[in-house]
Amino acid sequence: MSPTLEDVARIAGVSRSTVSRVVNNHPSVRPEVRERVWRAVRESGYQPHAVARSLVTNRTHILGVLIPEMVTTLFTDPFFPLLLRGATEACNAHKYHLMLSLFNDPASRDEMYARVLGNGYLDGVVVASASSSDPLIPRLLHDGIPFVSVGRHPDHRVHYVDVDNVGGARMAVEHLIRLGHRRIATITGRMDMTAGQSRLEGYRQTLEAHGIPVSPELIAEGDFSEEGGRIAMERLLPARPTAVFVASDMMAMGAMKAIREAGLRVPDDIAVVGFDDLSVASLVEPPLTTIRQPVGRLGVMAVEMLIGLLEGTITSPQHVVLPVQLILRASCGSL
Amino acid sequence: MSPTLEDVARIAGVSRSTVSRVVNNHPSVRPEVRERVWRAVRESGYQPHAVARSLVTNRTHILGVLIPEMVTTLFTDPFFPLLLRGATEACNAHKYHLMLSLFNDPASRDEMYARVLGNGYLDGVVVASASSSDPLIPRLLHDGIPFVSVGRHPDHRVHYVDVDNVGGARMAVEHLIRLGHRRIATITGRMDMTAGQSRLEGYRQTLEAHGIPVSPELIAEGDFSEEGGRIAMERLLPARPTAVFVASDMMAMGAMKAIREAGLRVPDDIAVVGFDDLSVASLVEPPLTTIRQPVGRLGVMAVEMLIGLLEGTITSPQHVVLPVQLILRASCGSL
DNA sequence: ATAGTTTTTGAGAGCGCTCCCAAAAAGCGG
DNA sequence: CCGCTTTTTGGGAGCGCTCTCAAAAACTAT
Repeated sequence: MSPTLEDVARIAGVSRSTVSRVVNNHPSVRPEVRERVWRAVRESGYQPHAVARSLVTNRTHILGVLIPEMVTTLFTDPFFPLLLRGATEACNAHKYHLMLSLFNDPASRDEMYARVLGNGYLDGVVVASASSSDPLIPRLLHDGIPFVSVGRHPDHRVHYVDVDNVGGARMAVEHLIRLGHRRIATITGRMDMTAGQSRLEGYRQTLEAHGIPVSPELIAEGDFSEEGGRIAMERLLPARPTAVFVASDMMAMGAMKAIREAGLRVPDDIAVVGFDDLSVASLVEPPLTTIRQPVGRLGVMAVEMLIGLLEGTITSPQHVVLPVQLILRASCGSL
Repeated sequence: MSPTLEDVARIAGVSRSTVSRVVNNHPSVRPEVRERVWRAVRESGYQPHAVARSLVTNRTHILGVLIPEMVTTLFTDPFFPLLLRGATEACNAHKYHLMLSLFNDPASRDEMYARVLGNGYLDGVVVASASSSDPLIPRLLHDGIPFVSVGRHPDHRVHYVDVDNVGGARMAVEHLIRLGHRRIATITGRMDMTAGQSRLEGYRQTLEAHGIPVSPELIAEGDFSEEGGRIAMERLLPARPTAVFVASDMMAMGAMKAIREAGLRVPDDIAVVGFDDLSVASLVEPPLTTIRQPVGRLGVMAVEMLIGLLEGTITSPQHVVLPVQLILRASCGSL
């Protein structure tokens, strides 16, 4: 068995309490004793037993990342990987651990919730809930569990980090207008997701700001999938847009396919701008102009905000919106 | 505070021990008492305190997934996401939790190792170590930590799951030979990764099996990146291959770009087969023929093997190799 | 009904740690 | 060198649970 405090104490010739104090950097230990204890710690290879410690401190230093079911299908797109990576790095940096929970089975949600959140393993959670109607957030709020949402949430008590979806859409459409386009269509994301809503909102705002009427025939709802993008584009073609702002790169792939299949060319006949900057965006022909989001930062910020919450350095509700970036490539016709 | 065993005991009018027995399904409790206790549990909303339980049972039901640094850069490719997804699902199914650790900073590896593995939070780990020279596995072996490796490992004591890289490469090259190709080049992966080694091995074996000489001028080493694939292809072009087996889809993207830039056409001048079946494979022009791996299954199997190890149902070293699948698309010229 | 057997129950210890409190040691002024 | 304050140290309790063991209760057979 691995050595305990008591073992170290025996080696150093002091009491359990003193070793505890040394290990936790409490001030009142004579330097000479402190040194002796550290030697004993090294000699015995002592590592504090986190579980025992947690039992008394009521803190595990484990943070949960909850990903509700509907989005796990999107797991192949790099959003969650990058988010996780950022979150993990932030955890490492602050000496926290990260527990990953995918709420994949809707049937067992309640059981999952109880198992993940009720057993005392988690100090707090980061919720990557794409859907604005997800019941998870109200529940966390009700249960008083410290959490940070990745993605804007209407309830002002919710701490969240998000990317500037409205601003990104605005940049994209603004760019198309600058290139002289007036008949600008859009393929929206899922309208039950805040990202979908915001990106449409940005599209609307920009047209209005330029006095261009927002026409329903130039708006088609997609579902963030390639297939959805293709179908939406087919519905838009009769309206003869000269440009289209697609709310995700995946859908943009489908849209470009539909455009090609209709015998039209990108960007000559229809300019295309996407959103996300997936790796595929730079790999296709023509390379896709798109909006890049700082997804890794999002993960870092979420974790740091959560830690701030847990350690009491943050008290009032925090709402952080990170800037996005227009990546110019050939598909918009500006190159 | 949430109710404890003692609270439930008081409500049910029995002792702490009896409640413990009921909650843990120990047999010797009178049915009538058992019922009364369950009622008290429901009434109080009791949830066992996992940390307290762990302290005495010495089991946390938390499994770690360790991803060593060098591969975190590859985190944007869907391998790790899919692996994680499979692993998480298997954990859910067996009522385990999953802790994610990226060993991203080489400098702090030792500190990370101690922090993640030494504190008693983990019952065992799944190691996704792509590199065969990674010091992590010998260390886990030495420390006697239960673990399963994702990816073959030379030490026979290591339990592992892997996809059939050799077989996949063989299927790819076999297919090209069947299409009449004789001058078949290959772009290898990183040769310090077992996947890279095995895929080259499969290439070699197949050529030899068909009596085709393995020529060094038809072999170029890549690094699994798009750029690496492009450079490797440029080096291969002077040897005038009619087909190329590329050890990853990402490199295949680069290779196709190099082929295009040389004024040649895929598949007419050079047939291309990739490996991985990334989503981009089906999105490019021409769509890429490739080898699909059951990555999700890999995650599931790894976790289940680890749980088997922990619960004593598995004792002898297990080596599982999952079959892969040839996905025919246009880039090999067979469509 | 009684003694013996089996089943069910409760009390106690202890997992490894932190934290409080009181005792011991050290420092200090006269 | 003594009484004082201040610092340092050790012992005890307790976090919520499991598990052993012995006592109590419930049966069984006579």
